[in-house]
Amino acid sequence: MTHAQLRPPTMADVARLAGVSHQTVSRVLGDHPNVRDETRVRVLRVIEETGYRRNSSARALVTRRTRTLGVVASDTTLHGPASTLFALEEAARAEGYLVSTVTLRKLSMETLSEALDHLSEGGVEGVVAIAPQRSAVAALAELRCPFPVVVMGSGPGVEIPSVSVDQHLGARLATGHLLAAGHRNVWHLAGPEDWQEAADRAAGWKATLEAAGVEPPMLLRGDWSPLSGYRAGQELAGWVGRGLTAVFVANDQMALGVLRALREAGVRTPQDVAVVGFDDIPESEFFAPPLTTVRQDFSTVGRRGIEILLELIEGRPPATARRVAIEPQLVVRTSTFPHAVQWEGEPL
Amino acid sequence: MTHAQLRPPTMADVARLAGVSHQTVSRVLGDHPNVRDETRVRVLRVIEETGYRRNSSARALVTRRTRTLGVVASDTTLHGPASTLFALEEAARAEGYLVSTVTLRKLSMETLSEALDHLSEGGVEGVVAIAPQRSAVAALAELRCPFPVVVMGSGPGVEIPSVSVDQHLGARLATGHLLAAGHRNVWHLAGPEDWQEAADRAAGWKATLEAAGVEPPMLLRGDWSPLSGYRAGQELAGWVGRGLTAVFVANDQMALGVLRALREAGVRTPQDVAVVGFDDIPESEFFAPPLTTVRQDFSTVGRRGIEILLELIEGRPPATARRVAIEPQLVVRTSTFPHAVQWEGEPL
DNA sequence: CCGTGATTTGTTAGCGCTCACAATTACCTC
DNA sequence: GAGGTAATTGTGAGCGCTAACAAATCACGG
Repeated sequence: MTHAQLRPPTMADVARLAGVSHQTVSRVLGDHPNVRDETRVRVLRVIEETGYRRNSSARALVTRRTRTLGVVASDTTLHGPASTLFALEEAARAEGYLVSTVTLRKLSMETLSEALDHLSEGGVEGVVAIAPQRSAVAALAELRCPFPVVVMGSGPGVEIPSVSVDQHLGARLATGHLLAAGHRNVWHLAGPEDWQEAADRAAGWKATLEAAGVEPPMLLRGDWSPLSGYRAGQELAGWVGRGLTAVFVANDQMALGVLRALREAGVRTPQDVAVVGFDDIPESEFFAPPLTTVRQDFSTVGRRGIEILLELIEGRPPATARRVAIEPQLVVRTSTFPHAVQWEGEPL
Repeated sequence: MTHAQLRPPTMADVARLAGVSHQTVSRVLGDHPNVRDETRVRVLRVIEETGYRRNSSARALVTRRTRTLGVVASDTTLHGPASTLFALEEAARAEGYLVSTVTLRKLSMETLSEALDHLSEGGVEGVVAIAPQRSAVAALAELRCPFPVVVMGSGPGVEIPSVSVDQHLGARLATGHLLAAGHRNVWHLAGPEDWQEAADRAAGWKATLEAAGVEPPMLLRGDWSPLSGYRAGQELAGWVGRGLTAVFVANDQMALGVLRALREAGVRTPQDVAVVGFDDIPESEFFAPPLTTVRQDFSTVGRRGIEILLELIEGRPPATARRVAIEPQLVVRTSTFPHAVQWEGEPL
């Protein structure tokens, strides 16, 4: 815990103590091959003794590489963003990059611009934006940055490189699962209009129903929170007995609210109404009843995002497409399938 | 999206274009008072036109200030760490600092040391460690860093500055609440042994019972996960009718598992067994039944942490103690108090 | 219109490091 | 041991910026 207040040793100090030139020290540190073993050992010993550490600013100045990436995110306490962030950092660190994060309470042109400025001041070489709102992506596209930017979770239509889970597919899996289980129709509680993921999930739901020749019923909207799910659930409860037997909820938190509302209204899940969520948060398996949901592989999303960003930064040729969609996976539990005790995998 | 591949403009470029010396540009950027308005405007226009940005490395090199803080954390997908991280970053940004994060899968002497190295390479001026495990704090105390370190969530006994929520108090609130509701005894499902928070909560629980002249029953242990709560819940269900009427669970996720296990065993909550959790995650309010729990103010924890770290970095005199405990708050819901909303059954 | 002090601007010298190149040394072969 | 090559080490410059100081400019009373 001691941290010397006096100026830390420089490379020149180490060089003097080891009886070599500063360049030799630099070579040792840089794993340069042409250094005599004896010299290397001597230098390393002095480094060890003095606790010397290269000055990152000086290094960055001359190499023009800070080896730092930026991440802009919001709602980092939610499972999706938090998981993505984690994967992002881990992948970046594996490549020797440091990750600096800016977490916004709300994404707007202004806050985004400030965030990018802040990161830019910090010398990041590139930025990953966890920007699920369409408006945020649009803003991002307008902003001019001196570094490459990759978006996580954007939809089509923007020319920024992006990585996301195939929400449309996820919604088809969920809706298809309910239809296959014999439900004549499936209702949908969607996320906020501005969210690309919400739009994609709603579109996937609609497409599946239409492909099955079913007229999609009224679409409800929430804001991802359990409370909004609870409110929507109360409304849904009113439709039980009038054709409502299955609901696809756009995320697990809202599904939790729906479950509570249905329970309070005396509606049994899954006997009266089957419910599917989206995300597979760690809690879902223990909901009442355990929730059938769609699992997203955030870790792959994060890794691919860093991969693309580094290609952009280092000017490497793209190994794969600059617009990647990861496949989600249906997890069947009791909320749609009473006989599923705790079992994951195969759709019915 | 454009990011020039050619070398970005330097201060000298701007100076030339504005017909002044680079130092004048520096003064404009540094808000130095002694610059003629006319000159300032001219310089600013050129900056605007060229899109010039100061080189952070060069600045850091000469000022010896990177204005970057590091955070080491693990389990960032959990509510507590995620919230703390968020608060930390927000507070740091308000002070003009950038935050670089390293997220560890597991905290050990080795991984911690690597993390600090990585941050050090990145030039951080100080580090906040979200290290709830005692072993991690111990390791941290051993590691020598060239910068100050503040720990979030450590307990007593270590000489590193720390900020945490008063877990002991939280546990007393929870346990006391159950006793006050008429329960003769309270069982406890604790967190992992190595976690300071788990130890503090268990100690608070024990102290409250002993103060009430009650012999604390067997203590169960989980790993914070809903699954471990579920398993413990199955065991607890076996004690119903043999004196078990109330359980204090060390976090909400495990409480969720307990609730499910009790439900599956035909035990009603709260009529047969009352349950209290800890954390107040956003989902708790919608559990079946809504969970009484203890809310922690992570945002304050984060702000105070940054405050202390900056005092240490900037050599300011401490405005407050270097060992801060924030007060938690009891949130009463249906899982202990049937009349809270619409839960029928006789009162305890 | 000069002197005085305040304001505004320019000049110089590093910060600590890596790169390019020069200089030195070691190692062969004949 | 000379000559050549390869391995090892040293030297100088400069990355882009700020701090300290020097120089120039201005305002204005006498």
